[in-house]
Amino acid sequence: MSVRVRFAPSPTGYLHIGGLRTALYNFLFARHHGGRFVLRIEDTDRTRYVPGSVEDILASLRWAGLEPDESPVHGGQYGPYVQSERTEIYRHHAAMLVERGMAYYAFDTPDELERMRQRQQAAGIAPRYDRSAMRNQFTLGEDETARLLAAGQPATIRLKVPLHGDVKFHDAIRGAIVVPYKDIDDQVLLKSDGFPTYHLANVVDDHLMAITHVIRGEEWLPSTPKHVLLYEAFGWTPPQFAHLPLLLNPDRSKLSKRHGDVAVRDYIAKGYFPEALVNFIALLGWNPSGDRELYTLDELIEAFSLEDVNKAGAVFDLAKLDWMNAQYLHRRVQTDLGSLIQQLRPLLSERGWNASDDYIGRVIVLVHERIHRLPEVVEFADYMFVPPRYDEEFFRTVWDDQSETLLRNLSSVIETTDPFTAEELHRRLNQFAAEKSIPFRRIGNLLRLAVTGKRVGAGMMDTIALLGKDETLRRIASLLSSVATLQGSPASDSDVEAQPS
RNA sequence: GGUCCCAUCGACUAAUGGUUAGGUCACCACCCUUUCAAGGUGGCGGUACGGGUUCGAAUCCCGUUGGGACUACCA
Repeated sequence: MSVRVRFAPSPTGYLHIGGLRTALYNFLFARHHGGRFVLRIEDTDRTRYVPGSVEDILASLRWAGLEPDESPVHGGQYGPYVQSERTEIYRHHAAMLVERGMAYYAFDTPDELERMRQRQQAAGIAPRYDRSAMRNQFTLGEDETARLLAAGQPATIRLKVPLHGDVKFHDAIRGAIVVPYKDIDDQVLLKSDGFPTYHLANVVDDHLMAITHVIRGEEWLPSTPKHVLLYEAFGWTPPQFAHLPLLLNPDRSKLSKRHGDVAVRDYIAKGYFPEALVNFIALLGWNPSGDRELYTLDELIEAFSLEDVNKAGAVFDLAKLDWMNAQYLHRRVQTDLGSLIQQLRPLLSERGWNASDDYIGRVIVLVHERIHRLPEVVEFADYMFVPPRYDEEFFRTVWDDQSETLLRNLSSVIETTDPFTAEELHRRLNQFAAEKSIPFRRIGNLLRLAVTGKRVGAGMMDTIALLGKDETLRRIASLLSSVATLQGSPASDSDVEAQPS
């Protein structure tokens, strides 16, 4: 039987980073085995539906390179792939279970159920549906049940869990799992609004869509016994289960918004590369060797195996993601500078900065080893596009009595440098430093102040060469005419604009 | 509270009974150097604890402790 797996998110908001990893493992497993990767939308809770979610899920998967083979938009022979369009199927199957005596009608109101739980809590017992004391098919009898149904009384259908015995199943990651029936609740399968719960819809769809492997988050492990029971009640063979370890916050709780961005959309917006994010999350909970970090999607497919998936949760460490993204940035600069230029230009335009593709490309090359994400260019190298703002603290540490004279001399050296290349600049300035017995460090810092305004930046000679002779001389002159202002506001935190020359 | 799952450096992980417990990120130091990075070299740092089984345990078993998930007519 050929492999068929599914990713089945609820459209309750943006695709979550944990959801992306679940989708990724499903995708890798499918591709590794030459199987099919199905996207199914589980929208059975109408109250939690968020418009736009499906579009975001699809767009995020596509961005990551995880295109489904079957989905609401890709179609397929097992559709529809949206659960709200399948309600008749679930109603039919729930009724089938009632007929077989594997499920039953219940008429309890939310208030009655709440009181039941309070009683149980007070008595110190686990809150569970009390089949023998509530209003249902068993306590009311067949005639009364039929009468209430005919009268249109709101009713749910609950799973009739056996009183004695155990459910056993095998998890590809966790091995054999055994749970006594007595610990399993009589789960609602069909809600009084006629919609199924997750448990019913999920099992019915996985069977009808010929899913062979259910690869999902560990949060589903506790309800898997119910699902197995459902397969048995229908007389179906359950799929293989594989429950993935959770993605964790730094405090080891389930990954959530409280500690930072969790939507894939946020990472796209911050300029992370899809191959970096995919590479990173692939290695959160799975590892083929332990001595290698960088994998292409094809290499991940080739190496992927459920046997190598870990059991313990994995903390999402942003610092390592940044490192990995930087690795991919270095690579892209070498192999595909054009795409980086295209990606960066809109961010520059937003600020009203315009430059040629060639110039943008050179700036990226100049600073790429100092940043992790491409959009950081905008903050890091703003001075490559607009006049510098002087960092006053840097000014105070660099500036002294002789700086003005020195700067004027440097201006002459730069003016007469030809060709205007980083190498020639370095040669001339070095020579100048030697002649005047000035540490090269002082020259570098002074020029850095004039040209960039700040302490940190790319190589000074390369920066000046790219900026050009005219602009460099202009900036030196600007600093010279700003000195009075800078010295006049010693306690101020704000940066000082370069003076127009 | 109940049920289930989990447990190797701060983080991600390798080692499927025999290694001085390996790699990556982070951190520290040094080299390189005009700043900051990148790169290179080195370092710090771990098998939660206690019992077994075995010639030999990170690895198998039991217990303890700790963490997590679940416990809805949400998924």
